[in-house]
Amino acid sequence: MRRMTARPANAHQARLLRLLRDGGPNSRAQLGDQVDLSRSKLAVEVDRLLETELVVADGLAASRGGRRSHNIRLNPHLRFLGVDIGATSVDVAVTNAELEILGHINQPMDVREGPVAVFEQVLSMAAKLRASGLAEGFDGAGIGVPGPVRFPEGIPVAPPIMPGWDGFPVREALSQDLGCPVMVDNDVNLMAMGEQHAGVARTVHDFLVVKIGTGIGCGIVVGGEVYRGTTGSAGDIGHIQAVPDGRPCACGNRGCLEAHFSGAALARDATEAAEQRLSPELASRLEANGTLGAADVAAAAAAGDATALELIREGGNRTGQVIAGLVSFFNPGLVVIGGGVTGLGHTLLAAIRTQVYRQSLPLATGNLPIVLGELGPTAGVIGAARLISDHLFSPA
Amino acid sequence: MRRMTARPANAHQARLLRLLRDGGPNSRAQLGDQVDLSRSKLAVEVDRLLETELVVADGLAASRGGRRSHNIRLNPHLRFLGVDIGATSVDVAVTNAELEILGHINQPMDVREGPVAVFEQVLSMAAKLRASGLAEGFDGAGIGVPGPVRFPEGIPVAPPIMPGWDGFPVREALSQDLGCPVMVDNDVNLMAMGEQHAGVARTVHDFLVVKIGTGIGCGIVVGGEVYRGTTGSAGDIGHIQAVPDGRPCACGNRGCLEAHFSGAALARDATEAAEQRLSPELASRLEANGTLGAADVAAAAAAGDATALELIREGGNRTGQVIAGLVSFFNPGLVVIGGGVTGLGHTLLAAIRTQVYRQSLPLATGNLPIVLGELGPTAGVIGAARLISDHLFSPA
DNA sequence: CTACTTTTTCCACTCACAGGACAAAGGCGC
DNA sequence: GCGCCTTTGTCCTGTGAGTGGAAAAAGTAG
Repeated sequence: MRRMTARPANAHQARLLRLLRDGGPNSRAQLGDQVDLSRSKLAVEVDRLLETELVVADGLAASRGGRRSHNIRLNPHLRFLGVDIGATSVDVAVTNAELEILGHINQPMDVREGPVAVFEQVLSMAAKLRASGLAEGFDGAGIGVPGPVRFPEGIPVAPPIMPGWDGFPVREALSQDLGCPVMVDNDVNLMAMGEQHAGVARTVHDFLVVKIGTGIGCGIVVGGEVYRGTTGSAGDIGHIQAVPDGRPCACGNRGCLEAHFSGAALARDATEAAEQRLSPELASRLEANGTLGAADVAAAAAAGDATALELIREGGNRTGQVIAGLVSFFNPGLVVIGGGVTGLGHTLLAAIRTQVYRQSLPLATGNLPIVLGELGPTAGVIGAARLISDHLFSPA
Repeated sequence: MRRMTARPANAHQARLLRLLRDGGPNSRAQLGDQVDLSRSKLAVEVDRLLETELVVADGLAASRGGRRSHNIRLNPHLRFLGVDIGATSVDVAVTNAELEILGHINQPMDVREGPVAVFEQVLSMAAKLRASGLAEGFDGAGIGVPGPVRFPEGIPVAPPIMPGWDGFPVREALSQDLGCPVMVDNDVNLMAMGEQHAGVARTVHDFLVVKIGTGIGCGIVVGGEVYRGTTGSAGDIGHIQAVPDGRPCACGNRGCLEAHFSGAALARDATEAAEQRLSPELASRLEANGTLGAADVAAAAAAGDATALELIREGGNRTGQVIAGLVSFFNPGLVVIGGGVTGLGHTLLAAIRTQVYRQSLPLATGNLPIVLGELGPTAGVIGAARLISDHLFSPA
């Protein structure tokens, strides 16, 4: 179970590895078309990569009319682990070097139990995936946590919803436990990287990803790179004031967006509406399950329940108002909406769009798509795999 | 009056030119300490730069104990023109290659008269500076305009306060008239570059510059580079909603920040207060001048006028609220306040700070200075010179 | 089988660059 | 003033990256 520890020796090799990751198997000639290197130089670098076993030869490429060429591909035995820790559940997935998901487990969990308990669970999930024959070991792992991270060290800093994680050396600890390189980032940033790699944001360089889950966060991509801010807390839009003198928020202020719309706020509002008998649909669901969540509201709305629709619409308006401000400020080329509440679907999206298109200036909104994420719950783990592969596929 | 048309031939030369621009004259040895090149290579590149006359030898350097060395400096005959077009006035300045201002003229002007009239005035101002012996000609010019710009082409796009400029080929036209390379950018971006080059933001990589003049705009610097957004309208924060259902704004919406606080809004509020006899101080000033501006409010506030102070405080609160949102989102390392209202000074700053520190989370505000710009009205022209020098001091 | 492509390998040549040797020019202690 | 040390500037050669042409290898189309 020895793993590949080799790293690209120079920028050319790193470039080639990324091309193979993003474009799949390629012949030497096809690679040559993309990298602006002489054939000889390219051949040398490919040979060196073959020596390190980071890439392997893999059959014949499709003929383009002349001599048939051999394909080069990333070593099919390479395995990355993607971990996406949410507030109430955790996703663990195994990918190959092309970041295709080979296996994916989701389990409920509570971050507030602290890093030790959570990582115990994560490690057992990883072991389960390994046991099922998907991987003999991992060449790298990306971890997403629901809070700000000091990125270079991979350490959460002052995370509001996960006390007990503050200062815990996630990167180092997991690197020990897994025996492979580890990178840690905010879950929203990973979602952005996921949508950038395999989702709706493949061709855009500057975009925002708004994740509405238990809380609300925003991933910022500038020039194709995730922007994390000075202290790693960029994108923390949940506590932007959406309603002057609005509801009290856990952060101590009033009217925070997150207090008015988020998975948690929505669940509370729905329960309240059900208890007050404003919505028969929600009331019956509350009775059936004992608790209500975003999914229940989505179902009620789909059934035409007026109260549920109104909740979604109002939340969408609030969110849209905040996003409108961000659009004016940031002038992105795309806004992606994702997270647990994606199930609310078009009603939510329509409300957000209405606000943004109404409030921001035409120059910024003129050609601005606002869309739902394409990858759903896999965005995070794909982003995590992408994170560690970016790290490993860069010059040592 | 032949000008230097040479450009650095490679990245090393560009690097050296920028070092000399930012650090002033240096000996070969001192340059060597900063660039990580072998002495031989460095000597070759310096010699080539000397050949092109972009740099010149300039006397002996201070002794560091051994053989005394000759200083190298940027050609002292190089001249850049910095032009900062505001809504109601225009600044034109001449700098040397080290971006030191050699001469500076400010004149009132109205952008709404259109590009042809404005540039006529700008050209005559430039001619005046040249006639005074400060320059024989210009090696490059940077132009700032108060609206969004399609940066690569140097063309204003859909600028709200300067109709008639939409699509006018500023860069090309001025390049013809001046006979030198020209770059065009938003005035706020130039202010940010100015403060970055010679002001408070010298050591920060990610920061915001909020310019409160006739309107309100924001310069965004990410990783030391100005961020302009997908369509060049990034930083357009004047039309973010600050007051739900607030005052009507020229843009068609209600409650825009700019409608509630800006040079124009402040002048209107002050005039109103004076006419309603709420403030004797402002009333007497109105009577004396026939009109009121930010400077009058500043003076009244300095004299202890309660109404003026209240206007400033309320404007600062509104601005601070919007900035608080931007700080949560962007997590900058510094916020600079500048523009015409800087004269309102500490009262304004205190109001803004209060709001930001109250509303944004500690992780983002913990070590976040919010300060006034250091350069005042010269920030724009220095930024303009910096813009064109960055362009010229990059590999051809 | 022939003519033409495309792919791959081989090889000679260029060029950027590093770094050592050495010369030039100064400071400093004696 | 004199030797010794330090710093600066110049020269020169070796090395390794990279280019591009030629030719070989392995196909396809007619």
